[in-house]
Amino acid sequence: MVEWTPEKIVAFQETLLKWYDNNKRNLPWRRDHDPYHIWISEIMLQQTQVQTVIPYYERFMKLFPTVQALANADEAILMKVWEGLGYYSRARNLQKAAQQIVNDYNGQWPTTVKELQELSGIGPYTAGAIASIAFNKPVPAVDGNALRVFARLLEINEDIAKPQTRKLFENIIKKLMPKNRPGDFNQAIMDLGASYMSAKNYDSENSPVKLFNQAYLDGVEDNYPVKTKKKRPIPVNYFGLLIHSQDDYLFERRPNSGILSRFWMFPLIKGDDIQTKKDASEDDVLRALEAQFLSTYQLEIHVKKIGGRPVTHTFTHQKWQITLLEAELNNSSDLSYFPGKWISESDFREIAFTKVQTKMWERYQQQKEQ
DNA sequence: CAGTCGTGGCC
DNA sequence: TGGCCAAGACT
Repeated sequence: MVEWTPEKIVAFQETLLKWYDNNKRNLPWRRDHDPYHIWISEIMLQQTQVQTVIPYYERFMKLFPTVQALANADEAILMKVWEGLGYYSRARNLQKAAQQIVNDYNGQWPTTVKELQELSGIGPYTAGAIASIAFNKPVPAVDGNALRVFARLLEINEDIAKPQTRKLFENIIKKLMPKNRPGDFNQAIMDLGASYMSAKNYDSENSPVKLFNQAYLDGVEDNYPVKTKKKRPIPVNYFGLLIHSQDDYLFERRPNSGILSRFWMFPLIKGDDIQTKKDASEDDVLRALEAQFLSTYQLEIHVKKIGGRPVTHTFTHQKWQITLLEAELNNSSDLSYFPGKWISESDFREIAFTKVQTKMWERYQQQKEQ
């Protein structure tokens, strides 16, 4: 990597901030420096693009305009507002942190990185972002943009996918930051990373800091940042059960931890959990599913297959393939062993659906029409 | 540390 | 289609 002289550091700061002053994006959370506004936007923006976040942010602020409103929010309503944004533990941690601020800090925001990071869902990056943008503290906010931008500017060869690398970048960025405008500096780096220095289709030729971009000057930009590849999603097979009685459908409450935790969804049974002999017929599989449901939940169901190809949905680490099945439940069934309840079709829009749940419902509707 | 945790967009 | 990416944090 390259080292910069004090003069070059000052020149970089002036060039970057001048560009930012004239070209910064007009975003809803940039109307003021209210820590509540900065915080909500930073959490929503984790692993999520700006254009996706904007409408969610506006709706969120109308419903929960203050940290007190968020602390007192109903979880189901909170999840409905967050519906479709993904990484739902972000929303639950958001409320926990709001309660921490109200209860532990009497509604007054802590201002240090150390204190901020003790709040649920606030890690090194978000603590740095809030401290610098809302409280003008001279601390770095090292996100994916900062890692990519400085890896290129300085030809840093460390793997940005490794957690340890963040500390190295923090120390480097501390020396490059202006003490008087840390929040603007951090945000300028993000705007740069979202435009001229994006991951793909970057345009260094026209970048305001192209003369500071060593990788560009050396013609080796394609080599930066150094980043190891992610593993590909593992296939997982499920049977999805649409158990209904007129307009009521049986929903299962997912466990309190793990993927899509606490959501109401059509019952899913892992394909691996259904044991059948090698040359089992389709009917054998359906009977095995019924036996499984009876032994697990004491529920007597009758299952029939729905035509059409399975519903597929890919997460970061899993690729689900769901075979949809329609089922009826014995009228006199006792649900006390089943972690779920009946939900009327007319109430579906009241509760938060995950994407894969929506896919299952839409596919079922399509099949019924045929 | 390495794995986990969603969704939408792009090529 | 599949792989990668997008203002990370938690276990």
